[in-house]
Amino acid sequence: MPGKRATPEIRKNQIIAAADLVLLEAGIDAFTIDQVIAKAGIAKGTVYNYYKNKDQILAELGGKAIKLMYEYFEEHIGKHVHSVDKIKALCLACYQFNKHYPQYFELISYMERPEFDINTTGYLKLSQGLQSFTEQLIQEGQAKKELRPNLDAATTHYIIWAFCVGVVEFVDTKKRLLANHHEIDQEQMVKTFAEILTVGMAV
Amino acid sequence: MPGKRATPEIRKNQIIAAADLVLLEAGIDAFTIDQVIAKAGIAKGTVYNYYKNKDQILAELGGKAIKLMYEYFEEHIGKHVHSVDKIKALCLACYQFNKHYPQYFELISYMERPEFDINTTGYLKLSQGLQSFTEQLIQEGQAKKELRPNLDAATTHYIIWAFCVGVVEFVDTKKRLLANHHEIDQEQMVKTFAEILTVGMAV
Amino acid sequence: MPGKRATPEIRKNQIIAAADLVLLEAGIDAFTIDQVIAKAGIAKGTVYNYYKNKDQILAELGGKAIKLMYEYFEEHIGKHVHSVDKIKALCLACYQFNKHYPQYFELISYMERPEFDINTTGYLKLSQGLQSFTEQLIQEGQAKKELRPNLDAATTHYIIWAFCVGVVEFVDTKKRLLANHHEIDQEQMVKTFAEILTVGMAV
Amino acid sequence: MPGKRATPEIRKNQIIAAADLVLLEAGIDAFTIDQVIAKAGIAKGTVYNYYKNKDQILAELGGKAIKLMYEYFEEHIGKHVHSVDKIKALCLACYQFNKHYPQYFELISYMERPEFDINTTGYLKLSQGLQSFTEQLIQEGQAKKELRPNLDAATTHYIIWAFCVGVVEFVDTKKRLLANHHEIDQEQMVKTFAEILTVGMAV
DNA sequence: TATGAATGAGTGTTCATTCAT
DNA sequence: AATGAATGAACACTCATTCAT
Repeated sequence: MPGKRATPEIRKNQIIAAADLVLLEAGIDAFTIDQVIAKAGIAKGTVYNYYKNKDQILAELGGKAIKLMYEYFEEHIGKHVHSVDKIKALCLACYQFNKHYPQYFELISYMERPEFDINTTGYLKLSQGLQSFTEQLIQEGQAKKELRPNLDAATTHYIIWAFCVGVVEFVDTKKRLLANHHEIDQEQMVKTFAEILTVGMAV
Repeated sequence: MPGKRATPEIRKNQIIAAADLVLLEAGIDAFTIDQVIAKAGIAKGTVYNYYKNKDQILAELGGKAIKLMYEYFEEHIGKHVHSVDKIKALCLACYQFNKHYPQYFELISYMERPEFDINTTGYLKLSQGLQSFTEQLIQEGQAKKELRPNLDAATTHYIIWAFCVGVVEFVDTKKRLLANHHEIDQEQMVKTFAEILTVGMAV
Repeated sequence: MPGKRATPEIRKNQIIAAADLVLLEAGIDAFTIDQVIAKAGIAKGTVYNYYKNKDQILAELGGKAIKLMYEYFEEHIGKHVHSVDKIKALCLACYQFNKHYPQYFELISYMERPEFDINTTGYLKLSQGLQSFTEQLIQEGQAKKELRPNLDAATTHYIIWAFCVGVVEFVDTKKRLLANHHEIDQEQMVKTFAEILTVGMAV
Repeated sequence: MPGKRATPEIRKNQIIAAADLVLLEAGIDAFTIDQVIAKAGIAKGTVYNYYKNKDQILAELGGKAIKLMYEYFEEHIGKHVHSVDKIKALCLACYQFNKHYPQYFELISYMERPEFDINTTGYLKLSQGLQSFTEQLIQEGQAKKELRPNLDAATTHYIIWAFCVGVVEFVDTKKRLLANHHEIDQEQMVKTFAEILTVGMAV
């Protein structure tokens, strides 16, 4: 008994929305199509009418995540003028994004396994775009003599990312394990880090 | 043909030793009880006489991992005298441990899962011990006037950890993705970070 | 956007033509309705307006296959005068048809299945027609005193068919299996068989 | 709830017996593990405790089939002395085997697809042994001057097989399709064929 | 009449867990 | 205490068929 009709656009949104929830609740390793259809209230076959396979769904989710991240960054960093402020804002934005969408990072790791079937051309471009974004930030800062010229843009980019990702991954772990954990103000931690970092990077 | 008798202690060690090898060789995602019993040369039922379920085995393994990490740190940091050097050594040790035993870090991530069933008190104690280790390091440094007194020990502990964890997780990820990726010297990056960090922390 | 109107006859032809191509390209095991509609450029529902199910399409295709076979035979055998030559030509034609259109033979095997749903009377009629063709050949030969009178026409018909079908099925099978297989000239084999057969059948 | 215990031997027999029935009733293309477990009354996992995958079950079935065939042949041909009688007996035995176990031939075809996963060393040997059996028969006949010396042993082997296989495949098809089919005495047909064949092969 | 989105029973395979022996 | 055969819920993916539009 075929169900109700819906425009392709709506159905795809419905599937992605369900998939997003599943990713959020279960994480990438426990992400299953069965959970997606349960959440969406549709049949299994329907999913495969819109997406070739599980990886395509995840790729779309990943694409949305990266796009969102990009916009998030532009919005938070754009309003600052001085490079040091921009880098501080970047640290905070990076942290906050990972904080709000923790599973997206796992997703990106998952998508980057060599066996992952990416056909979505958009994804790779966005991923590279994101890297360029940070690197340009640093190079502009060096051009404007606001940042030390001997800093490697790529290395700095990775330091920032690595730290922000690590904060989310690691501190969350601790939070759950240690019941008597004296609450840590993560945001304050990121700001402290950004402070230390920019002190070291400024001219 | 019933297997040899052994004290519970010996049996448990036997199981854990086998599980450790399996984790090392297969990684957390491919870790199965079948592989453990094959390595240990015992029957499946025997495993379940000593451990309630797979998670309990992994939790014990996680405990051993943390203990190992602890020893690793003591060995690498103990030989330094000045707090700044100790912190630099801590950064490097943290990075290297995660680099050498990536499976242990995967394991800890796996144990993070909300549905993971931890009853092992041992794990939590060790985890706290590890935290104390770093915090004492910092407090001693502050007592010896080698580190700035206004730094919060816990925050600093997390900054170091978060960064080192992040390096392993994040940079590895990127490395696989970007074909035109200009090779990054991770160790150099960690050293750069440690430099910046300690500059900001020293008196 | 509803498709163009067309007489049922035209629609059916359109579907069958597409199905024929699919069978040719994909073989019976990979034959799907989805491929048929892709080739025909019509909607799935339309197919089911003209054919009750997949089997009905295949049955009609089977009918066409048999008709084609019939024509193939007439063309190859008609030009011969002596019954012995006609029978030799029949053997070769039978072999060659199966060799050139293996999918049609697969199709007939598929239609054999007890669960196969045949309602098409056409198929059966053609199948009988084909049998009559061979039998008349033999009876004519007997009337012209070119073939032994005590041969049963039906039996001979089946001997010829059984052999030719067997050659295709069996030898192909073996060819793939045995690496050290000394190459067999199938066509020569059929000719040898035809020779032996007609020696035994001639007056 | 784990079921009753049984010796491995018994369980394997149970699975193979069920698989044999499924093959007989459904044919190779419709052969599924689900049907096997339904017939055997066991759980799916149990099957995979005894066989690595579906192909291994089919390989065992195929191995049994070939062994059976071999024994069947030796039994029926061994008692004859003259080569002509041996070949006649071979034709009949070949026919009768395929008649009794029609699905075994489909199975062998299936096993010989290149993607089939054969580890059973026994199978290939038996398959080759079967071929040698026929060829030796012919060569002995030639040595004893009972058969024409210019016949190629391999070709003759294939002619016999091809015919017998074809009889089963083709005539069965017809039987099911033609309701008003005038009953054909297949056995008589095979004997007629054997007669014609040996006339042509004898000195 | 034509459509094509929706369906869901199936397919082979895995593996943590149970429990009779 | 030790065993290991048995279990069955999951898993990703397919495709013939249906039926509201």
